[in-house]
Amino acid sequence: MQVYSFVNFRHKAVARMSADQRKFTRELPAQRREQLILAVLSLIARKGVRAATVRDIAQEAGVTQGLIRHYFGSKESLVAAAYDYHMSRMTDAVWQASDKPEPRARLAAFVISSLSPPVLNRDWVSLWAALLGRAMQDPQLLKTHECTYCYFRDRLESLIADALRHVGRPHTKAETRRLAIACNAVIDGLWIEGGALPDAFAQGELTAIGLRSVGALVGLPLEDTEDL
Amino acid sequence: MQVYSFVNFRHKAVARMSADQRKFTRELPAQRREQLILAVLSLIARKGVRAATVRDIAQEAGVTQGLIRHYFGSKESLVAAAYDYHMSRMTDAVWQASDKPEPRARLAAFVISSLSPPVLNRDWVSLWAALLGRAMQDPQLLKTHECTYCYFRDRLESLIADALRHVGRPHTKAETRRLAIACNAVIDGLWIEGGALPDAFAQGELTAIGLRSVGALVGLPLEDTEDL
DNA sequence: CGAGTAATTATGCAAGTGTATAGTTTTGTC
DNA sequence: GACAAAACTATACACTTGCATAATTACTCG
Repeated sequence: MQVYSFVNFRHKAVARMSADQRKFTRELPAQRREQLILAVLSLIARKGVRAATVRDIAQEAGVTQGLIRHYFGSKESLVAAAYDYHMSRMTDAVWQASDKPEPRARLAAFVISSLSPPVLNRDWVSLWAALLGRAMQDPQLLKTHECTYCYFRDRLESLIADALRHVGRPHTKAETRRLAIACNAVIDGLWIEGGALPDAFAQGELTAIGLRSVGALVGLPLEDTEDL
Repeated sequence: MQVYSFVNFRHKAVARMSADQRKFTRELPAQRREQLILAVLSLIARKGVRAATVRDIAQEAGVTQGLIRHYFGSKESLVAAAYDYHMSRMTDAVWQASDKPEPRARLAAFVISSLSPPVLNRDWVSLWAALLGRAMQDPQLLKTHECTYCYFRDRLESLIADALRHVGRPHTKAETRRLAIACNAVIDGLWIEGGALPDAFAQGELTAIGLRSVGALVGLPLEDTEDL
């Protein structure tokens, strides 16, 4: 998409090369939507929800404020779309890292990627907190939060069940559920403080604590899975 | 203080009983400050930071908006004071529960009170999230967050060290620090989801998971400390 | 090339924002 | 019971907010 549009633009630009005084350029709807979403996310992360006004969002995206209404109907709707977008890219960033074959190594990779950049990042934690604060008063946003939480936890539960099965440890559904809730909680807690207070932890400290903690909770050591 | 003011009011009221058309009553500065703080906390918890305007805060507190400036100088300063107030009452609510003599029971009581009302409460989680979102852009608020976090973690570290010492388990300072970070994280994570998604967990499930998790992390069972 | 269509801009508006300032009322004290 | 000080109210102001509407502009297709 991006490539197509670029070629398109170049074509037109060359055609009018001598005196191109166009006041704006058209973009594909999907691109404009993403530009606006990225703009509002960047603003909220850096300056808070309060700074994300329609005018500043438009300026950040390089357009005028009318486009927000044109593409999203309202600012509220744009923020909701941005919340979805952010949560999706967070889950994607975590899960693309856990493609290892060995179950224990997959679980360890999940913990590490959750507690390393880009997932562990001041801006992303800032975004998460600001949008959760809003979600507590907005059913639509809370639904996004709930879906993300459940998605995370369910996949984590699968990872845990795989790891237990791989070492021949019997386990019930209720047990893996409890373990998934606990492991998700400890990872979340470490992630939040690591993002909010980056100077409070040494380099690699959070991933080490995360590995050790999840290992202790599940009952499987995870520190030795680097090369699996 | 409250009693004194009440008597005071009654006294005056009786003196002018026949035709008391006073347009307002004076309060002790400390009381008015607390009224305004409670008003802004209630508004933010129920309707979000956006709804906490000077006019609505004043109405919630039963005064006019000029008093916010009179007592706090600015709305921003009031919010900062309210953040301190909220964090203090949270820590107080947690720590007043851990007065048991036996170290393991103290640790267990800490976990339970952190994951039960009034600490585990939708409004308090909502408040926490909304104010953390603001704190990520406000150094003063972030300082409050940091102090609260460190206070919590340090006292938790003491609890853990006491429990380990009590059972004769040797431990280093670095070890108890890691354990405190991890235990604090799992409690925070459970607390957040328990407050944000109260219907996602069964009655007593979070405290059970919390006890089991902290026990597994520290290496000491905590489920059997009810009657210690 | 020329017209239609939709993307984009430009502009206006009514409501709400925090703060400043001046005026009013309460209350303790002599 | 008057007086001063401070608590409290009332009001105005400059500014920002989100949204709507109309006027442009760019691009597509014949």
